[in-house]
Amino acid sequence: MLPASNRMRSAPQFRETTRRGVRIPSGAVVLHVLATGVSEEPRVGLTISKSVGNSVVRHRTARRIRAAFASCVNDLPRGSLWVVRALPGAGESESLHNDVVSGIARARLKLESRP
RNA sequence: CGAGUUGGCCGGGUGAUCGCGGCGUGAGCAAUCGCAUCGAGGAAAGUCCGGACUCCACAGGGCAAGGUGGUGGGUAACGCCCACCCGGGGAAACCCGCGGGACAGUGCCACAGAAAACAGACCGCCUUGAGCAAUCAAGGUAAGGGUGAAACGGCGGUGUAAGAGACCACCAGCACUGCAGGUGACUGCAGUGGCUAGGUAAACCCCACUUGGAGCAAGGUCAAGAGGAUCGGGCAACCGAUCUGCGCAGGCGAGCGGCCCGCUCAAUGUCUGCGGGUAGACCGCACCAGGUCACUGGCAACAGUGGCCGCAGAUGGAUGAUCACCGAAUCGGUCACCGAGAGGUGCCGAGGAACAGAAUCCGGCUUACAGGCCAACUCGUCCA
RNA sequence: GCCCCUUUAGCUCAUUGGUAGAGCGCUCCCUUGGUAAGGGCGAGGUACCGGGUCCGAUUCCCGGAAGGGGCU
Repeated sequence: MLPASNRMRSAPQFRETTRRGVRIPSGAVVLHVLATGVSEEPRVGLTISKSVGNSVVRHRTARRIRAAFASCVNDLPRGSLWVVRALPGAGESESLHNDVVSGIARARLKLESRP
């Protein structure tokens, strides 16, 4: 799981990231990334609407996405803000882990090419 | 063995690696790190009842409004639970019932039918009168007919012009009285009375009991700063609206969420209008109507005594991810055994677990739920 | 988390316990050389679902489902 220091907690950060960040669709999820340039821990937030499923499905989806991020948390650039939006069907997706990891890799390429 | 009824329990398991949240403890100025330990449910769900707790000054009286509704008990309380009564269903175990009052009053009962709630009379039956006759008029009657969910007791006889509880026997049912049983709802028996009373209160209503309002986003403490929060629009800067707080101006009443009484407060109050647009932390918060075992009382719900146990506490919201092994349902088979067959059992292969995730906490109710286990009881068949 | 509201024809909504209606839309016909407008005929309903009360329920009572709203 993600340590507490890597979790996004405030509504302004969510709004900034989803509105001004780069959007990368990847399978069952959509990633929003925003590079702030500040020398802080990267932060990750989740958006999982009711269309994904009931409470059990939504929580299981959130845990799997967080576990996928935790596996490569050291590869995230410092100061970056990430918001993951789960699409309907993500709860039953077999490739959720790979969707997240490959999305992170493509997002890093995009950030480096357009600083 | 088969069919069924009721109650209770479980509802994936084991291991490895990597993680997350709380509490405790040790180190560190601190960030943080180490160790130890705990970490979802029977419904955590729906939010339908009841309480605890907090605020509304106190939580007062009357009216209004709402709720409950057989009896007795259990409980902190309940619309819940237990036992019994009554009514209905079932062959039985057993199940279902908002189950007070229609002799306080008011309303309603469509269509059909003569008539739908004082009893009356369409067809009919009978008597008298008129007429050649068909029939008509006056009167008696309510057995028979048809309508309807429901038609003013049922059946048989006496009686009569025809009939009628007009009278009689039996039966059903009502009211009253007495006796017996029961704490009681009520039940049983005997007698008397009048021959008979429609339904609806989940229509108004009456009776008995009962309910003050809001809800942990309740509410409290602290810090910061003159702001803050939410919603809508915009790529964005930002713009607009509402609420709270602050500032200014004006009014004099305001509160006890319906009204009246009564009570309380009132210029540091309260209401209205205008103005310009800065927010987090902590407490509440997890040890109690607690769980479990034994004994005692009780038909039971439950209560009492004693021993043992400590059992989630997040806040963009922890309780997980990956891998390996085992694995229920289900599906398949040129397989084996049993069987007349339908099928059953075994073996092999595939497959890979229902409904569902705490958010102030308890007691219930209701709803969802693949599959499995246990116990008691009823009926049927066979054997001893 | 807490507190409320709604559900009737394809859509928007009516309807004292007694055969469910209106407007728009739809089908067919008339009118026109043709279309629109206009006129006429008609179809279309598990009254969200399941129980109960009643002779009878869209309506009254109980339970559920779906959709929507509010709070600081």
